[in-house]
Amino acid sequence: MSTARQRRKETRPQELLDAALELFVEKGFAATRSEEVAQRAGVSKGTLYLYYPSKEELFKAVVRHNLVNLIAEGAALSQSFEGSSSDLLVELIQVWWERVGSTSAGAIHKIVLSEVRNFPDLAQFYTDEVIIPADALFSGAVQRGIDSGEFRKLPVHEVAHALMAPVIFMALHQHSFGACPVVGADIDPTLMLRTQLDLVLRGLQVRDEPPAPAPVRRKKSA
Amino acid sequence: MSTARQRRKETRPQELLDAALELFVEKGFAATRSEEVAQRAGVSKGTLYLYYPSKEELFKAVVRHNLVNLIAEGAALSQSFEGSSSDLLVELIQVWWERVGSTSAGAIHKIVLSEVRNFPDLAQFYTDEVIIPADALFSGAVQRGIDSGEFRKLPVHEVAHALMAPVIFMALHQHSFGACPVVGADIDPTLMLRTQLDLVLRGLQVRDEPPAPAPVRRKKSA
DNA sequence: TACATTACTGACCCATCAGTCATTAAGAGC
DNA sequence: GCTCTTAATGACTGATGGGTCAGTAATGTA
Repeated sequence: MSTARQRRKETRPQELLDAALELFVEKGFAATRSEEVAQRAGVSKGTLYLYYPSKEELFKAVVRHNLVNLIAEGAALSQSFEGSSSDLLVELIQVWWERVGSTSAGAIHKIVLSEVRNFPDLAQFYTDEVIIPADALFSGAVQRGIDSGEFRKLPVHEVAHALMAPVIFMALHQHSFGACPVVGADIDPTLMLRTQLDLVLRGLQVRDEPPAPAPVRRKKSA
Repeated sequence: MSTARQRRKETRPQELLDAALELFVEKGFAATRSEEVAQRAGVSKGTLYLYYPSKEELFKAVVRHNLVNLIAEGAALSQSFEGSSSDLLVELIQVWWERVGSTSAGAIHKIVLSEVRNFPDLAQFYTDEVIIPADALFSGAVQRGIDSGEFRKLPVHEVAHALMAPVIFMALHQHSFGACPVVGADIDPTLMLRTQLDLVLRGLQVRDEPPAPAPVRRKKSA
């Protein structure tokens, strides 16, 4: 059963995080057995507890490693962006979908939603490290459009949520029903994204302005 | 501890369903102990298993009892509605929020999302009994607006999702983070609903038409 | 009051799993 | 090779919780 024992102190944490993410995504936090995480990472359960003091800390490490950096990246993109605010929002949503929503990182939000009530520490941790920064990122982009006169004056946080909700919602579905062999009610992510951006961006435009630009395609210039 | 034993065959199922819903909402399906459900309903664990053969069947019964009827009600409303399609959508969304989203029934969707991957039977059951009928209800209303020339020609299912997603998303949040004493990132449901409907309905309007009507307030006539 | 029916009970059984720790052996230094 | 440090192991413990069933008592009937 066991191949020769190996000592690889440097690479273990990363391998354990990868295995943990996979399993948390497949089965949720509570339903994932720590021994299984260890097994998938090619070590024994004892070794797992050598690197992470508890299952909960392991999960927090997974969140840090997979989401926190990405949000910082988005903030950088937003700062240096030079096109219209519509284009910025399209860009942000699309990148978010490619890098998070459609990957296993996108399932983290689902896991947190599912488990916060049983692990209350998680709530504050995730709010501070993920929700608030992500909200600031999108709200900032909406505010930019309002300041420039491109968008109507609407409550920025609520607009930001209206933009993010369908994308997150889609990610939630992909990682739950999408993983089951079920008949009916599929979602086509590409069509959904395009329709959603079309609707909301048009709804955001100031009425007098000429028609909204074609959404979805990404461009370099304004 | 125990008050006098009582024989109440008729009322037990309902009492058990109520207790089960409460607890599933508070703790999720897997984390809820069947003994606790029994206790809250004022019976012993044995009695619970007398009425429902397993925890999973108990959950299905909760879903049937709390969601399936409501959707049928929405369908009836939709059939008999006489106003504009914008008003119909506003009405549907608002009723959904009042009767489902903001109540414990709204947490059922969260529970299902969280647990389908561990209880695969649930996926087909919930898809057939809830998702498909609900989707038909909203898509139908959108189609109605397109047919009458009130809305632009857009993919109906995707528009329906764009409408429902933020509301469901809000319900998910209320029942997870909303229940935790966390600092920051609150959502104001009323403002969120109003903004969301404003945005999407305006995005739906045919361009040549005069400005969209004021959303949120409910009226009887067209 | 005696008996029959059955709703109800809760101690029990057994599988599961987070976290521990005494033991083992890989690899570094000599 | 030999020894020392420490990464890695996995059998074990204690707690938990779904589901069972032999027994109890509430109610109906005569």
